[in-house]
Amino acid sequence: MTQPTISLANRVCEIIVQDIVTGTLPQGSKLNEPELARTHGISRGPLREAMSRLEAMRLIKRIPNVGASVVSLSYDELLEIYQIREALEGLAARLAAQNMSATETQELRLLLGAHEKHIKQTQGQSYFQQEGDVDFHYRIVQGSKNQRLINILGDELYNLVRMYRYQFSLSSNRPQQALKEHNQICAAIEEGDAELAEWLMRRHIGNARRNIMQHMQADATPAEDL
Amino acid sequence: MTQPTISLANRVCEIIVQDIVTGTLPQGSKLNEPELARTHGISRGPLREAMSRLEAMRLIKRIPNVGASVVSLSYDELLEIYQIREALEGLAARLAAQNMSATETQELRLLLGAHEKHIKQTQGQSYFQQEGDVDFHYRIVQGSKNQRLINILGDELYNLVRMYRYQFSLSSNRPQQALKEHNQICAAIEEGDAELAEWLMRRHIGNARRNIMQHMQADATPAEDL
DNA sequence: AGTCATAATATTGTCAACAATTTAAGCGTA
DNA sequence: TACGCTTAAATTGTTGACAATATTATGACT
Repeated sequence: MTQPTISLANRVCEIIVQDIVTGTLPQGSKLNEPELARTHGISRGPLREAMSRLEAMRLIKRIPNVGASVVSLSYDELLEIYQIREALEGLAARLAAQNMSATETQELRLLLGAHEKHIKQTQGQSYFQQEGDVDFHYRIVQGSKNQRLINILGDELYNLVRMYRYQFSLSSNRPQQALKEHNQICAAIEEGDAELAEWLMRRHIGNARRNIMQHMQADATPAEDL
Repeated sequence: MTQPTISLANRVCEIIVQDIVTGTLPQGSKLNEPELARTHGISRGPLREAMSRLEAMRLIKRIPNVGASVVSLSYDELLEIYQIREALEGLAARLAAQNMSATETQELRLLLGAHEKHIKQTQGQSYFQQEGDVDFHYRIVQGSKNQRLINILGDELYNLVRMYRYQFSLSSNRPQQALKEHNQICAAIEEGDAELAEWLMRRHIGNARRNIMQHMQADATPAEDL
Protein backbone atom coordinates (compact mmCIF):
# COMPACT_ATOMS: atom_id res chain seq x y z
CA MET A 1 0.00 0.00 0.00
CA THR A 2 2.75 2.45 0.99
CA GLN A 3 6.02 2.91 -0.84
CA PRO A 4 8.70 2.97 1.87
CA THR A 5 9.61 -0.44 3.22
CA ILE A 6 7.61 -0.75 6.40
CA SER A 7 8.22 -3.19 9.17
CA LEU A 8 8.53 -6.88 8.50
CA ALA A 9 5.28 -7.45 10.35
CA ASN A 10 3.35 -5.25 7.93
CA ARG A 11 4.81 -6.84 4.84
CA VAL A 12 4.21 -10.37 6.00
CA CYS A 13 0.76 -9.40 7.20
CA GLU A 14 -0.30 -8.31 3.75
CA ILE A 15 1.04 -11.52 2.23
CA ILE A 16 -0.89 -13.63 4.70
CA VAL A 17 -4.01 -11.57 4.09
CA GLN A 18 -3.78 -12.46 0.43
CA ASP A 19 -3.14 -16.12 1.26
CA ILE A 20 -6.23 -16.23 3.45
CA VAL A 21 -8.44 -14.37 0.97
CA THR A 22 -7.46 -16.57 -1.95
CA GLY A 23 -7.63 -19.79 0.05
CA THR A 24 -3.94 -20.65 -0.02
CA LEU A 25 -4.40 -20.84 3.71
CA PRO A 26 -7.67 -22.81 3.90
CA GLN A 27 -10.59 -22.00 6.15
CA GLY A 28 -10.25 -23.29 9.68
CA SER A 29 -6.63 -24.29 9.19
CA LYS A 30 -4.40 -23.79 12.17
CA LEU A 31 -1.57 -21.29 12.00
CA ASN A 32 1.61 -22.75 13.39
CA GLU A 33 3.78 -19.89 14.56
CA PRO A 34 7.27 -21.38 14.14
CA GLU A 35 6.34 -22.87 10.79
CA LEU A 36 4.79 -19.66 9.44
CA ALA A 37 7.72 -17.64 10.69
CA ARG A 38 10.18 -19.94 8.96
CA THR A 39 8.12 -19.87 5.77
CA HIS A 40 8.31 -16.10 5.56
CA GLY A 41 11.85 -15.89 6.80
CA ILE A 42 11.13 -13.87 9.91
CA SER A 43 11.08 -14.49 13.63
CA ARG A 44 8.10 -15.22 15.79
CA GLY A 45 8.01 -11.70 17.20
CA PRO A 46 6.99 -9.83 14.07
CA LEU A 47 4.84 -12.76 13.04
CA ARG A 48 2.76 -12.48 16.18
CA GLU A 49 2.43 -8.78 15.50
CA ALA A 50 1.15 -9.59 12.03
CA MET A 51 -1.25 -12.10 13.52
CA SER A 52 -2.62 -9.44 15.84
CA ARG A 53 -3.54 -7.38 12.82
CA LEU A 54 -5.11 -10.37 11.13
CA GLU A 55 -7.18 -10.81 14.25
CA ALA A 56 -8.23 -7.17 14.11
CA MET A 57 -9.24 -7.72 10.50
CA ARG A 58 -11.35 -10.67 11.66
CA LEU A 59 -9.50 -12.98 9.31
CA ILE A 60 -8.22 -15.28 12.03
CA LYS A 61 -9.60 -16.39 15.35
CA ARG A 62 -7.32 -16.65 18.34
CA ILE A 63 -7.77 -18.76 21.45
CA PRO A 64 -5.43 -18.08 24.40
CA ASN A 65 -2.82 -20.78 24.96
CA VAL A 66 -4.21 -22.76 22.07
CA GLY A 67 -3.50 -20.88 18.88
CA ALA A 68 -4.91 -19.14 15.88
CA SER A 69 -6.94 -20.49 12.97
CA VAL A 70 -8.27 -19.02 9.79
CA VAL A 71 -11.91 -18.09 10.17
CA SER A 72 -14.51 -20.48 8.84
CA LEU A 73 -16.96 -18.87 6.51
CA SER A 74 -20.65 -19.58 6.84
CA TYR A 75 -23.72 -18.23 5.14
CA ASP A 76 -25.05 -16.91 8.40
CA GLU A 77 -21.97 -14.75 8.84
CA LEU A 78 -22.17 -13.63 5.24
CA LEU A 79 -25.68 -12.40 5.91
CA GLU A 80 -24.43 -10.61 9.02
CA ILE A 81 -21.84 -8.85 6.90
CA TYR A 82 -24.38 -7.82 4.30
CA GLN A 83 -26.73 -6.46 6.92
CA ILE A 84 -23.91 -4.27 8.16
CA ARG A 85 -22.88 -3.29 4.65
CA GLU A 86 -26.44 -2.24 3.89
CA ALA A 87 -26.45 0.16 6.83
CA LEU A 88 -22.89 1.39 6.50
CA GLU A 89 -22.67 1.77 2.74
CA GLY A 90 -26.05 3.43 2.71
CA LEU A 91 -24.50 6.01 4.99
CA ALA A 92 -21.44 6.16 2.78
CA ALA A 93 -23.51 6.85 -0.31
CA ARG A 94 -25.42 9.60 1.45
CA LEU A 95 -22.21 11.27 2.61
CA ALA A 96 -20.55 10.77 -0.76
CA ALA A 97 -23.40 12.64 -2.45
CA GLN A 98 -22.63 15.53 -0.13
CA ASN A 99 -18.86 15.44 -0.01
CA MET A 100 -17.45 13.95 -3.18
CA SER A 101 -15.39 16.27 -5.33
CA ALA A 102 -16.05 16.81 -9.03
CA THR A 103 -12.94 14.91 -10.06
CA GLU A 104 -13.90 12.00 -7.83
CA THR A 105 -17.32 11.67 -9.41
CA GLN A 106 -15.74 11.88 -12.84
CA GLU A 107 -13.36 9.05 -11.99
CA LEU A 108 -16.26 7.02 -10.64
CA ARG A 109 -18.08 7.51 -13.93
CA LEU A 110 -15.00 6.43 -15.86
CA LEU A 111 -14.74 3.31 -13.73
CA LEU A 112 -18.30 2.36 -14.58
CA GLY A 113 -17.51 2.83 -18.25
CA ALA A 114 -14.63 0.39 -17.96
CA HIS A 115 -16.88 -2.08 -16.19
CA GLU A 116 -19.49 -1.87 -18.91
CA LYS A 117 -16.86 -2.52 -21.54
CA HIS A 118 -15.55 -5.54 -19.68
CA ILE A 119 -18.98 -7.01 -19.15
CA LYS A 120 -19.70 -6.76 -22.86
CA GLN A 121 -16.39 -8.39 -23.75
CA THR A 122 -16.10 -11.14 -21.16
CA GLN A 123 -19.54 -12.39 -20.20
CA GLY A 124 -19.29 -12.05 -16.44
CA GLN A 125 -17.42 -13.93 -13.70
CA SER A 126 -13.97 -12.55 -14.46
CA TYR A 127 -11.48 -11.66 -11.79
CA PHE A 128 -11.63 -8.09 -12.92
CA GLN A 129 -15.32 -7.86 -12.37
CA GLN A 130 -15.12 -9.11 -8.82
CA GLU A 131 -12.36 -6.72 -7.87
CA GLY A 132 -13.93 -3.99 -9.95
CA ASP A 133 -17.07 -4.19 -7.89
CA VAL A 134 -15.08 -3.75 -4.70
CA ASP A 135 -13.38 -0.79 -6.36
CA PHE A 136 -16.70 0.89 -7.08
CA HIS A 137 -17.97 0.49 -3.57
CA TYR A 138 -14.69 1.47 -2.00
CA ARG A 139 -14.52 4.69 -3.98
CA ILE A 140 -17.89 5.71 -2.68
CA VAL A 141 -16.78 4.86 0.82
CA GLN A 142 -13.72 7.05 0.36
CA GLY A 143 -15.90 9.78 -1.03
CA SER A 144 -17.83 9.89 2.22
CA LYS A 145 -14.76 11.52 3.80
CA ASN A 146 -15.66 9.80 7.06
CA GLN A 147 -12.30 8.34 8.03
CA ARG A 148 -13.66 5.96 10.62
CA LEU A 149 -16.21 4.63 8.17
CA ILE A 150 -13.45 4.14 5.64
CA ASN A 151 -11.41 2.19 8.16
CA ILE A 152 -14.22 -0.08 9.28
CA LEU A 153 -15.28 -1.03 5.78
CA GLY A 154 -11.82 -1.19 4.29
CA ASP A 155 -9.96 -2.96 7.07
CA GLU A 156 -12.60 -5.31 8.36
CA LEU A 157 -15.41 -6.00 5.96
CA TYR A 158 -14.07 -5.82 2.43
CA ASN A 159 -11.33 -8.38 2.94
CA LEU A 160 -13.94 -10.79 4.18
CA VAL A 161 -16.19 -10.04 1.22
CA ARG A 162 -13.30 -10.71 -1.12
CA MET A 163 -12.61 -13.94 0.74
CA TYR A 164 -16.18 -15.16 0.27
CA ARG A 165 -16.06 -14.35 -3.43
CA TYR A 166 -12.85 -16.24 -4.00
CA GLN A 167 -13.66 -19.31 -2.01
CA PHE A 168 -17.39 -19.58 -2.64
CA SER A 169 -16.90 -18.66 -6.30
CA LEU A 170 -19.40 -15.86 -5.91
CA SER A 171 -19.27 -14.58 -9.43
CA SER A 172 -22.17 -12.46 -10.45
CA ASN A 173 -25.15 -14.06 -12.10
CA ARG A 174 -26.59 -10.65 -12.83
CA PRO A 175 -23.69 -8.44 -13.92
CA GLN A 176 -25.77 -6.15 -16.16
CA GLN A 177 -28.36 -5.65 -13.44
CA ALA A 178 -25.63 -4.76 -10.93
CA LEU A 179 -24.10 -2.36 -13.41
CA LYS A 180 -27.44 -0.68 -13.92
CA GLU A 181 -27.81 -0.20 -10.18
CA HIS A 182 -24.27 1.15 -9.99
CA ASN A 183 -25.12 3.69 -12.66
CA GLN A 184 -28.20 4.79 -10.77
CA ILE A 185 -26.19 5.28 -7.60
CA CYS A 186 -23.51 7.19 -9.47
CA ALA A 187 -26.13 9.48 -11.00
CA ALA A 188 -27.65 10.24 -7.62
CA ILE A 189 -24.22 11.11 -6.24
CA GLU A 190 -23.45 13.32 -9.22
CA GLU A 191 -26.67 15.23 -8.64
CA GLY A 192 -25.93 15.54 -4.93
CA ASP A 193 -29.16 13.74 -4.05
CA ALA A 194 -28.07 12.28 -0.72
CA GLU A 195 -31.35 10.69 0.25
CA LEU A 196 -31.75 8.93 -3.08
CA ALA A 197 -28.14 7.77 -3.09
CA GLU A 198 -28.60 6.18 0.33
CA TRP A 199 -31.86 4.56 -0.65
CA LEU A 200 -30.45 3.16 -3.90
CA MET A 201 -27.37 1.80 -2.18
CA ARG A 202 -29.40 0.12 0.52
CA ARG A 203 -31.64 -1.49 -2.07
CA HIS A 204 -28.62 -2.50 -4.14
CA ILE A 205 -26.97 -4.34 -1.27
CA GLY A 206 -30.31 -5.58 -0.03
CA ASN A 207 -30.90 -7.20 -3.43
CA ALA A 208 -27.59 -8.98 -3.17
CA ARG A 209 -28.41 -10.14 0.35
CA ARG A 210 -31.81 -11.50 -0.65
CA ASN A 211 -30.19 -13.21 -3.61
CA ILE A 212 -27.75 -14.89 -1.25
CA MET A 213 -30.55 -16.06 1.01
CA GLN A 214 -32.34 -17.68 -1.91
CA HIS A 215 -29.34 -19.67 -3.07
CA MET A 216 -28.55 -20.42 0.52
CA GLN A 217 -31.66 -22.40 1.32
CA ALA A 218 -31.77 -23.83 -2.19
CA ASP A 219 -28.33 -25.40 -2.15
CA ALA A 220 -24.80 -25.13 -0.88
CA THR A 221 -23.69 -24.06 -4.34
CA PRO A 222 -24.37 -20.34 -4.49
CA ALA A 223 -24.13 -17.77 -7.19
CA GLU A 224 -24.17 -14.13 -6.23
CA ASP A 225 -22.37 -10.89 -6.55
CA LEU A 226 -22.31 -7.56 -5.01
CA MET B 1 -14.35 -10.08 31.20
CA THR B 2 -13.47 -13.79 31.46
CA GLN B 3 -12.77 -15.60 34.68
CA PRO B 4 -9.57 -17.59 34.10
CA THR B 5 -6.40 -15.52 34.19
CA ILE B 6 -5.68 -14.82 30.54
CA SER B 7 -2.40 -13.77 29.07
CA LEU B 8 -0.49 -10.86 30.48
CA ALA B 9 -1.17 -8.91 27.32
CA ASN B 10 -4.92 -9.12 27.77
CA ARG B 11 -4.84 -8.08 31.39
CA VAL B 12 -2.55 -5.12 30.81
CA CYS B 13 -4.55 -4.17 27.73
CA GLU B 14 -7.74 -3.78 29.73
CA ILE B 15 -5.94 -1.67 32.31
CA ILE B 16 -4.54 0.64 29.66
CA VAL B 17 -7.96 0.89 28.01
CA GLN B 18 -9.35 2.18 31.26
CA ASP B 19 -6.43 4.59 31.67
CA ILE B 20 -7.02 5.99 28.21
CA VAL B 21 -10.78 6.26 28.61
CA THR B 22 -10.56 8.03 31.93
CA GLY B 23 -7.73 10.31 30.88
CA THR B 24 -5.04 8.91 33.15
CA LEU B 25 -3.14 8.60 29.92
CA PRO B 26 -3.90 11.99 28.34
CA GLN B 27 -4.89 12.56 24.73
CA GLY B 28 -1.98 12.70 22.33
CA SER B 29 0.51 11.54 24.93
CA LYS B 30 3.24 9.29 23.66
CA LEU B 31 3.43 5.72 24.89
CA ASN B 32 6.97 4.81 25.83
CA GLU B 33 7.31 1.07 25.54
CA PRO B 34 10.07 0.37 28.10
CA GLU B 35 8.46 2.74 30.58
CA LEU B 36 4.96 1.30 30.17
CA ALA B 37 6.29 -2.22 30.39
CA ARG B 38 8.12 -1.43 33.61
CA THR B 39 5.07 0.30 35.04
CA HIS B 40 2.93 -2.79 34.56
CA GLY B 41 5.65 -5.21 35.49
CA ILE B 42 5.80 -7.01 32.17
CA SER B 43 8.18 -7.21 29.25
CA ARG B 44 7.99 -5.35 25.99
CA GLY B 45 6.73 -8.38 24.09
CA PRO B 46 3.32 -8.71 25.71
CA LEU B 47 3.10 -4.94 25.93
CA ARG B 48 3.41 -4.61 22.18
CA GLU B 49 0.75 -7.25 21.84
CA ALA B 50 -1.52 -5.19 24.07
CA MET B 51 -0.73 -2.12 22.02
CA SER B 52 -1.77 -3.92 18.87
CA ARG B 53 -5.18 -4.46 20.42
CA LEU B 54 -5.39 -0.84 21.48
CA GLU B 55 -4.65 0.08 17.90
CA ALA B 56 -7.44 -2.22 16.71
CA MET B 57 -9.75 -0.49 19.19
CA ARG B 58 -8.70 2.83 17.66
CA LEU B 59 -7.58 4.11 21.04
CA ILE B 60 -3.98 4.67 20.01
CA LYS B 61 -2.37 5.69 16.76
CA ARG B 62 0.84 4.01 15.65
CA ILE B 63 3.47 5.35 13.30
CA PRO B 64 6.14 2.90 12.08
CA ASN B 65 9.56 3.48 13.60
CA VAL B 66 8.24 6.43 15.56
CA GLY B 67 5.86 5.12 18.17
CA ALA B 68 2.34 5.12 19.48
CA SER B 69 0.27 7.93 20.96
CA VAL B 70 -3.15 8.13 22.52
CA VAL B 71 -5.67 9.37 19.99
CA SER B 72 -6.62 13.02 20.09
CA LEU B 73 -10.32 13.60 20.28
CA SER B 74 -11.96 16.20 18.08
CA TYR B 75 -15.53 17.18 17.47
CA ASP B 76 -15.26 16.22 13.85
CA GLU B 77 -14.37 12.67 14.79
CA LEU B 78 -17.14 12.61 17.36
CA LEU B 79 -19.58 13.48 14.61
CA GLU B 80 -18.10 10.73 12.46
CA ILE B 81 -18.72 8.28 15.26
CA TYR B 82 -22.29 9.40 15.74
CA GLN B 83 -23.02 9.11 12.05
CA ILE B 84 -21.86 5.52 12.21
CA ARG B 85 -23.74 4.86 15.41
CA GLU B 86 -26.92 6.17 13.82
CA ALA B 87 -26.65 3.68 10.97
CA LEU B 88 -25.36 0.75 12.99
CA GLU B 89 -27.54 1.05 16.07
CA GLY B 90 -30.57 1.65 13.88
CA LEU B 91 -29.81 -1.75 12.39
CA ALA B 92 -29.26 -3.18 15.86
CA ALA B 93 -32.64 -1.94 17.06
CA ARG B 94 -34.37 -3.42 14.04
CA LEU B 95 -32.72 -6.80 14.57
CA ALA B 96 -33.31 -6.66 18.30
CA ALA B 97 -37.03 -6.22 17.70
CA GLN B 98 -36.92 -9.42 15.69
CA ASN B 99 -34.51 -11.52 17.72
CA MET B 100 -34.57 -10.47 21.37
CA SER B 101 -35.86 -13.09 23.78
CA ALA B 102 -38.61 -12.42 26.29
CA THR B 103 -36.23 -12.46 29.23
CA GLU B 104 -33.92 -10.03 27.47
CA THR B 105 -36.69 -7.51 26.90
CA GLN B 106 -37.77 -7.89 30.51
CA GLU B 107 -34.25 -7.15 31.71
CA LEU B 108 -34.11 -4.16 29.41
CA ARG B 109 -37.32 -2.87 30.94
CA LEU B 110 -35.90 -3.37 34.43
CA LEU B 111 -32.79 -1.44 33.46
CA LEU B 112 -34.89 1.50 32.36
CA GLY B 113 -36.73 1.42 35.67
CA ALA B 114 -33.44 1.68 37.51
CA HIS B 115 -32.41 4.57 35.32
CA GLU B 116 -35.63 6.43 36.03
CA LYS B 117 -35.11 5.95 39.73
CA HIS B 118 -31.56 7.27 39.57
CA ILE B 119 -32.52 10.28 37.52
CA LYS B 120 -35.17 11.23 40.06
CA GLN B 121 -32.71 10.83 42.93
CA THR B 122 -29.53 12.36 41.54
CA GLN B 123 -30.40 15.09 39.10
CA GLY B 124 -28.34 13.96 36.14
CA GLN B 125 -24.63 13.86 35.34
CA SER B 126 -23.70 10.97 37.62
CA TYR B 127 -21.20 8.32 36.67
CA PHE B 128 -23.94 5.75 36.81
CA GLN B 129 -26.04 7.55 34.27
CA GLN B 130 -23.23 7.73 31.74
CA GLU B 131 -22.37 4.07 32.05
CA GLY B 132 -26.03 3.19 32.31
CA ASP B 133 -26.70 4.72 28.95
CA VAL B 134 -23.97 2.63 27.39
CA ASP B 135 -25.54 -0.37 29.09
CA PHE B 136 -28.91 0.31 27.50
CA HIS B 137 -27.49 0.65 24.03
CA TYR B 138 -25.17 -2.30 24.40
CA ARG B 139 -28.01 -4.59 25.47
CA ILE B 140 -29.90 -3.73 22.34
CA VAL B 141 -26.81 -4.38 20.30
CA GLN B 142 -26.44 -7.77 21.94
CA GLY B 143 -30.10 -8.44 21.30
CA SER B 144 -29.49 -8.07 17.59
CA LYS B 145 -27.67 -11.44 17.71
CA ASN B 146 -25.43 -10.19 14.91
CA GLN B 147 -22.03 -11.13 16.30
CA ARG B 148 -20.07 -8.95 13.93
CA LEU B 149 -22.23 -5.96 14.73
CA ILE B 150 -21.68 -6.63 18.41
CA ASN B 151 -17.94 -6.71 17.90
CA ILE B 152 -17.72 -3.52 15.88
CA LEU B 153 -19.79 -1.48 18.30
CA GLY B 154 -18.44 -3.03 21.47
CA ASP B 155 -14.77 -3.22 20.62
CA GLU B 156 -14.31 -0.08 18.56
CA LEU B 157 -16.98 2.54 19.06
CA TYR B 158 -18.24 2.30 22.61
CA ASN B 159 -14.84 2.72 24.23
CA LEU B 160 -14.37 5.90 22.26
CA VAL B 161 -17.80 7.15 23.23
CA ARG B 162 -16.97 6.51 26.86
CA MET B 163 -13.68 8.33 26.38
CA TYR B 164 -15.40 11.40 25.02
CA ARG B 165 -17.85 11.42 27.90
CA TYR B 166 -15.18 11.24 30.54
CA GLN B 167 -12.81 13.76 29.08
CA PHE B 168 -15.26 16.21 27.56
CA SER B 169 -17.51 15.92 30.62
CA LEU B 170 -20.38 15.00 28.36
CA SER B 171 -23.00 14.64 31.04
CA SER B 172 -26.52 14.75 29.79
CA ASN B 173 -28.36 18.05 29.77
CA ARG B 174 -31.57 16.28 28.90
CA PRO B 175 -31.69 13.07 30.93
CA GLN B 176 -35.46 12.85 31.15
CA GLN B 177 -35.80 13.38 27.40
CA ALA B 178 -33.25 10.66 26.72
CA LEU B 179 -35.06 8.34 29.12
CA LYS B 180 -38.33 8.98 27.32
CA GLU B 181 -36.74 8.07 24.01
CA HIS B 182 -35.26 4.95 25.56
CA ASN B 183 -38.70 3.92 26.73
CA GLN B 184 -40.13 4.43 23.28
CA ILE B 185 -37.43 2.26 21.75
CA CYS B 186 -37.93 -0.40 24.38
CA ALA B 187 -41.67 -0.46 23.70
CA ALA B 188 -41.15 -0.88 19.97
CA ILE B 189 -38.78 -3.77 20.61
CA GLU B 190 -41.22 -5.42 23.00
CA GLU B 191 -43.93 -5.22 20.35
CA GLY B 192 -41.60 -6.60 17.72
CA ASP B 193 -42.06 -3.51 15.56
CA ALA B 194 -38.71 -3.62 13.78
CA GLU B 195 -39.26 -0.68 11.48
CA LEU B 196 -40.35 1.61 14.28
CA ALA B 197 -37.52 0.51 16.54
CA GLU B 198 -34.99 1.35 13.84
CA TRP B 199 -36.59 4.70 13.12
CA LEU B 200 -36.75 5.66 16.79
CA MET B 201 -33.15 4.67 17.41
CA ARG B 202 -31.92 6.64 14.43
CA ARG B 203 -33.82 9.69 15.58
CA HIS B 204 -32.57 9.20 19.13
CA ILE B 205 -28.93 9.17 18.10
CA GLY B 206 -29.56 11.82 15.47
CA ASN B 207 -30.90 14.10 18.20
CA ALA B 208 -27.74 13.63 20.18
CA ARG B 209 -25.62 14.32 17.11
CA ARG B 210 -27.47 17.52 16.29
CA ASN B 211 -27.17 18.56 19.91
CA ILE B 212 -23.41 18.07 19.70
CA MET B 213 -23.19 20.11 16.54
CA GLN B 214 -25.00 23.02 18.19
CA HIS B 215 -22.68 23.15 21.19
CA MET B 216 -19.79 22.59 18.89
CA GLN B 217 -20.10 25.76 16.88
CA ALA B 218 -21.28 27.68 19.93
CA ASP B 219 -18.29 26.96 22.12
CA ALA B 220 -15.61 24.48 23.02
CA THR B 221 -17.52 23.66 26.21
CA PRO B 222 -20.08 21.08 25.22
CA ALA B 223 -22.93 19.39 26.98
CA GLU B 224 -24.48 16.32 25.48
CA ASP B 225 -25.42 12.75 26.10
CA LEU B 226 -26.41 9.86 24.01
C1' DA C 1 23.43 34.90 16.16
C1' DG C 2 21.53 31.54 13.14
C1' DT C 3 21.69 27.36 10.35
C1' DC C 4 23.33 23.13 8.75
C1' DA C 5 26.06 18.95 9.43
C1' DT C 6 27.58 15.50 12.63
C1' DA C 7 27.65 12.69 16.67
C1' DA C 8 25.40 10.92 20.91
C1' DT C 9 21.26 9.28 22.90
C1' DA C 10 16.92 7.18 23.10
C1' DT C 11 13.32 4.41 21.09
C1' DT C 12 11.46 1.09 18.07
C1' DG C 13 12.11 -3.31 15.42
C1' DT C 14 13.90 -7.89 15.52
C1' DC C 15 15.85 -12.09 17.16
C1' DA C 16 16.91 -16.37 19.78
C1' DA C 17 16.36 -18.73 24.15
C1' DC C 18 13.55 -19.95 28.34
C1' DA C 19 9.08 -20.96 30.91
C1' DA C 20 4.31 -22.43 31.03
C1' DT C 21 0.54 -24.57 29.06
C1' DT C 22 -1.64 -27.58 25.96
C1' DT C 23 -1.77 -31.61 23.06
C1' DA C 24 -0.44 -36.21 21.94
C1' DA C 25 1.50 -40.59 23.04
C1' DG C 26 2.43 -44.54 26.01
C1' DC C 27 1.19 -47.62 29.52
C1' DG C 28 -1.30 -50.09 32.84
C1' DT C 29 -5.64 -51.80 34.56
C1' DA C 30 -10.55 -53.19 34.58
C1' DT D 1 -10.84 -53.63 23.89
C1' DA D 2 -11.78 -49.45 26.21
C1' DC D 3 -10.89 -46.16 29.76
C1' DG D 4 -8.00 -43.31 32.78
C1' DC D 5 -3.60 -41.81 34.37
C1' DT D 6 1.25 -40.60 33.65
C1' DT D 7 4.71 -38.93 30.86
C1' DA D 8 6.82 -36.93 26.67
C1' DA D 9 6.51 -33.80 22.73
C1' DA D 10 4.95 -29.74 20.67
C1' DT D 11 3.18 -25.09 20.83
C1' DT D 12 2.18 -20.78 22.86
C1' DG D 13 3.57 -17.09 26.21
C1' DT D 14 7.28 -14.45 27.94
C1' DT D 15 11.83 -12.55 28.58
C1' DG D 16 16.21 -10.09 27.80
C1' DA D 17 19.64 -8.78 24.49
C1' DC D 18 21.00 -7.03 19.85
C1' DA D 19 20.25 -4.21 15.43
C1' DA D 20 18.17 -0.43 12.95
C1' DT D 21 15.90 3.85 12.91
C1' DA D 22 14.56 8.25 14.70
C1' DT D 23 15.21 12.06 17.97
C1' DT D 24 17.96 15.16 20.36
C1' DA D 25 22.20 17.48 21.48
C1' DT D 26 26.61 19.40 20.12
C1' DG D 27 29.64 22.05 17.42
C1' DA D 28 31.45 24.14 13.15
C1' DC D 29 30.68 27.46 9.57
C1' DT D 30 28.47 31.55 7.22
